[in-house]
Parts: sequence; C-alpha cells; structure tokens
Amino acid sequence: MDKKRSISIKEIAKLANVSVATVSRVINNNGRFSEETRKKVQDIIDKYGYTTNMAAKSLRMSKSKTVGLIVPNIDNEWFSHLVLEIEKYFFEKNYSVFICNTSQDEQKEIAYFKSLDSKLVDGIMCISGIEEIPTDVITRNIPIVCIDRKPKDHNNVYYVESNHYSGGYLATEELIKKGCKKIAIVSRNKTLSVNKQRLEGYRQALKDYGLTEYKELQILLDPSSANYEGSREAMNQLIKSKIPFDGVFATNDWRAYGVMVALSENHINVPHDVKVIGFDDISISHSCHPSLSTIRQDTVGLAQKASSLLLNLMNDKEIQMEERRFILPVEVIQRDSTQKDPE
Amino acid sequence: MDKKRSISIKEIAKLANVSVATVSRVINNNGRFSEETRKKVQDIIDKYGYTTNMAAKSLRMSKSKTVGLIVPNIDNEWFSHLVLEIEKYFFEKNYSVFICNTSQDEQKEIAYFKSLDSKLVDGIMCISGIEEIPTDVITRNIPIVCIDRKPKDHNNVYYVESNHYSGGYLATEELIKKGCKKIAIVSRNKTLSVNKQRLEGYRQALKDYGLTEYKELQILLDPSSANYEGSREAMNQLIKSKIPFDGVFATNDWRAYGVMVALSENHINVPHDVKVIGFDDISISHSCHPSLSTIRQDTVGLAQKASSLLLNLMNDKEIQMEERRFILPVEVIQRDSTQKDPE
DNA sequence: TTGAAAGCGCTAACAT
DNA sequence: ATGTTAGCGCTTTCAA
Repeated sequence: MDKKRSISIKEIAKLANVSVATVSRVINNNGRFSEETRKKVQDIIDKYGYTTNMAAKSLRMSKSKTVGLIVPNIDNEWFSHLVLEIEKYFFEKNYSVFICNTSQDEQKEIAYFKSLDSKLVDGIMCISGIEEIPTDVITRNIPIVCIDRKPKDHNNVYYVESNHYSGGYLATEELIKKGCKKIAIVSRNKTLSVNKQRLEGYRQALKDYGLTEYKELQILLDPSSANYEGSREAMNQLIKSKIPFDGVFATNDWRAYGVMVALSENHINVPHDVKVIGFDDISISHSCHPSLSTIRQDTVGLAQKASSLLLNLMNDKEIQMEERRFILPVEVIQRDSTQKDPE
Repeated sequence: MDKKRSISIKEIAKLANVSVATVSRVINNNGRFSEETRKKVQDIIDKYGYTTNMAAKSLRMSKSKTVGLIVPNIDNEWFSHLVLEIEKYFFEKNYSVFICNTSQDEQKEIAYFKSLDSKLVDGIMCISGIEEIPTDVITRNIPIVCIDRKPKDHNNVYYVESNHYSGGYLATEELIKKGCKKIAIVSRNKTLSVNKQRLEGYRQALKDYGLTEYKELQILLDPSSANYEGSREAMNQLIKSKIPFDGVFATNDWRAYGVMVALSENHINVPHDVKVIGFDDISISHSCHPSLSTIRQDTVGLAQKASSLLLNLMNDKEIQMEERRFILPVEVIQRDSTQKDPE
C-alpha cells in the first residue's frame, strides 16, 4: 500500500493560496467565500483526497458526531435487531455508534460510560438493564435515552419502551380466549422492570377473566437459567409434579421454545393439550413447529423513536415534557401454538 | 444532573502548583516525578474526577485507542458471537470498537472505511464479505485483519479463517459414513470464498469415497433467498421433483433447519430416510428436533487470534511472514440428524 | 470575501 | 525532578 499521507487544511490552504479559515469555510459550506475560491479549494480536496481529522474537529467543537450504545447482549436476536435499526438510523445522519456490550456486568457498564465520556460522545442510548444509570461518571451535559429501561429520574434521561404490561395482558388473554383455564407463566426472576410488567399484565388478565391465580404455576427462573435450557428443564419439572395446566405464557420466545420442546418430550401435544405463547417475535417463533404465537414488539418503531429523540436532544431541540417518555403498543401474533381445537 | 464540568490538565496543574508536563507524566506514569508530587496530583484528580479528553490525546498522538469492526450483519448469530468475542478482547485491552454493520452494501462499507479513517482508528477488522477491501480510501498506514475473508493482496492486510474446505469435506464425510449415497448440498450461490470452499470440500469427499456427483443435487440459492425460508422452499421443490437423495449438507444451520422442516412437512423422517448436517453450530442446531449435526467453527479461537494479531500490528510488533495468514481447524458435532439406523 | 490569530487539551522535546 | 513551549488540525472571532 502506498503511504498516501492524509493532507491537512493547512496544506490545502497553501496549495490554493488562501487562508485556512477560507478552506474551513468551504469544507463546511459556511458561506463567505466566492464561487471561484470554492472551486479552487474543492479541486485540491478532490485531487488529494482530503478527509477531516475528526479528533481535531471534536477537540475544537466539543462534539464528536458519535453516540454510545449500551446493550446487555448483542448476542440475542431481539437486541441485535434493535441495535441494527439504531445503527442504521445514525449512519444515515452521519453519526458513528460505539456499541458497548455489557454482558449485564455493572462494572463493565460503568467503565463504558467513562470511556464514552472521555471519547466525547454526543449522546448515549441504553438498551434494557438496571434502573441505575451511572450518570455520575459523566462529566459533560449529554443526553441519555433508554429503551426498555426505566431509569431513575434525571434531568437528561429520557425513555422509550414497549407496553410490556399490555403485552403480558394480551398474551394471557389470547390463551384465555382459546380456552385455557390454568395458565402457567415462565419468566425471569429479577427486578428488571420489563419482566415485572409482563407478569403484572398476566395477573391482571387472570383477574379480569375470573381465573384463579395459581402461585405454583408462576415459574420465575434465575437469571442464569432463564434461557432455552433452563425453561425446558423447569417445564419438565412442572410436568413431573403433576400440577395440571393447559396454557403457558413464556416471557420470551426462547423460553417459550424450551417449554414447547419439554412438552413434546413428554408427548403433550401443542396446541391440543397445552397452548403456548411467547414474547418478542424473533425468528425461532415463526420457524419452529408448531409455530409459536407471540407478542410482537415494534422494534423499528422503538429504534426510530429513541434515535430521533436522542438526535433532537443532541442538537438542542426543544423537547416537550410529554415527549420525555414514550410507550409503544405491542400486538399479538397468532400462530399454531395457540390454535383452538375445532369444536 | 449537576453540570460537573470536566477538568483539564491545565487546571489540575494550577491547583497542584506544578506544570502541565508534570501532570501529564503522573497521569501516564511516565516517571520523572517525585512520590510527593504524584500524590498531590493524584488527589486532585480523584477529587475532581478528571477524565482524559481522548480527542485531544488522539489528535496529539495520532492514535485513538479505537478499532473499527466491519461486519455484514450483526443480526446473525454466528457474526454476533464473533463480534462479542472481539469486543470483549479489546475491552480488556482498553480499546473501544466501532462496530460497522454493512448489510452487505458495498457503498456503506466504503463510507464506513472513510469514517473510520477520519476518526483515526488504529486498526480495522473485517468479518466476511467480498475480497476487495477499499484500502484506497484509507489515508493512513493502519493494519487490517480479516476474518473469513480472503482479501486481495495488500501490504497491511492479514487474515484469519476457519478451514471451510475441510468443513465441507468433514460434513460430507459424516453423511457418507452414516450410509448416505446420494448427497445434496444446499448452499449460497455467490463468489463468497467461504461457500465456494465448502462446496469444494463436499465435491472432494464425494470423489474420495467414489460417490457420483449429481449436478441436480447441488442447490445453489440466490443470496436473497439463501436463508431459512429459501432453503425450505428449495427443498420442497427438490422433493416434488422426485429426484432421489438420502443426505443433505446445508452450508449453514438456518438453511439446514429449513431443510429439516421441509422434510418433516413431507413426512420424510430425519435421520431415518434422509440425514442432514449443517454448519456453524448456532443455537438452533442443538435446540431443534431432531437435533442437528453440524460443523463447529472455533469462534473464540478465530476472534482471539484475529484480535491479538491486530493488536500486535497496531503496536508495531514484528509479525513473522508465516503469521500473515491463519487457518483454524473445524470439527464435526454429531447429533441426531445424522444418526445411523440400528442394524 | 478573505486573513490573522487564538485556543480546544494534550504530549514530548528540550531546558534547567 | 520539574518547567517551558511548540504544535497536532480544526473552528471562529475579529479585523480588514
């Protein structure tokens, strides 16, 4: 590779016989230059392939055209979808995104916040995770937007989320409408508000339809085993215990899939004997057999709403008070796993 | 949030009654200061919560402690695993990673290279994608490491990959050993070297075992339909066509899963009537039913090898010529989909 | 319409 | 062991 050194504004200025100020104006199209000089400068830029040194620009302007994105696990289809949409949005607006994978590690999250701060990001987006955002390590006054994460109150923190309560309600209602009377829930046992809200929706639906709430049908898995394997095992346990049930609401699709596999292993037919519904509508839900009914979150909507909010905040747009918080609706996706038996 | 303005070295110097040079030395632990001044300076740093302004540092040093990561689709478990490992590696070394999702769009890739260049990244990692790397838009002399992407020759470009040829061979051999005679392949029709190599391995295995190569059993899907849906449809086509076959090698797990679903829809039993093997060992392969045999790539090995190589290059370590290219072995994971019938 | 010059925060060469 | 100073590449104020 030929060592084509990058050219600076100063050098362009010399080559074009103008001052650096003029070159800067041309580059940023800030007016106050003649068409003639514009052309002269532009020719040299094209010829030498000038690219802005963003470090210098950032230093000077205290803006970096960069945002930080905190995500628990990119290695999770639901999160990676979201990340993809956010990244796409900001790419179009000429921003770069630092994707920071915390693996749910609080120390790592704090370290990332420090790093983002020191790299002068113009704003931060947080997906999911705990309430506490380590705002105290941020030394600058930058906006923070959360998705599916209800932050403790701070001036500069905003949030956008799906209506998880409604999702829990709708999921349960779907099972009820298809004839289930004894509905189990398989969720993750943590104070993560998202799961709590889904559980609340489930309970309210039971109440509204006059069904009994069986505590022994509320399976709250440890964070470490709240995955496919864990819920498959838990479901096997439940089946062994002989406690009767005819419907399962799993609070994400992988857990739901674990449930379905466990049922299948025990020769319990879905949807005939037991109906199942999941949450998130990731690819496993429509590709498994029988296909899995689920609650679809508006991924694109969430990503766009959150991104545009952050962008506006970074550009000091006035944000109405009622825009500090957004809750997007979710919808039931009916598939085979909640199909009603023919009468 | 209180507007805690970030403090600069200059201010620290004033507060500690020392020069900026001394403060800088303390911060970077560059020696030539007394324990006494170290303490004095450190106290102020702790008290005011100083954080380095990385834009300034980058500008001064022409190094940013940042790497760019080009990836086709983060929204793909195999890639996201890889990204996760790479990110983890660099986080530990105090580097930040710009994850750039190209969606296989060449223009986007070029735009990203420009942006990374202008943000002074110290190195670039490319996952998969086409041979051509737009090195010409890079104005600085930074190293580039590729994973699963055989780049056109350049001085500063290195690569690490799995042995895809061997993978194709082993997959086919596994089917042959379990008794298959007429083996179909479902792959992606593109000049992507990865798929080409897997196909070559398949052909060589057939040859070595004296099996006929049926052109009509080589299903090369369009890039746009080389996914779960596409291969499910293609397999349905093949079944309808009545061309006999007793084994299928699908060049990734989602395609393999599509094949299995199509077979199941046509009441063809796996592994009794037809055996199936995939590639990548993503979660669907061990959680589907019957579980899917597959070829496992050494994700962690790939990520670490590539990352440490890039790190060494960024720090101007001498790299031996034979280290410019790495090929990691793959292994067969035997599961139910290639189980032999009891005699 | 253009230029001169200051300064963003930092490092490092050189001086002491 | 410590200080002085130049300069990385850029924007912007002020002056012309």
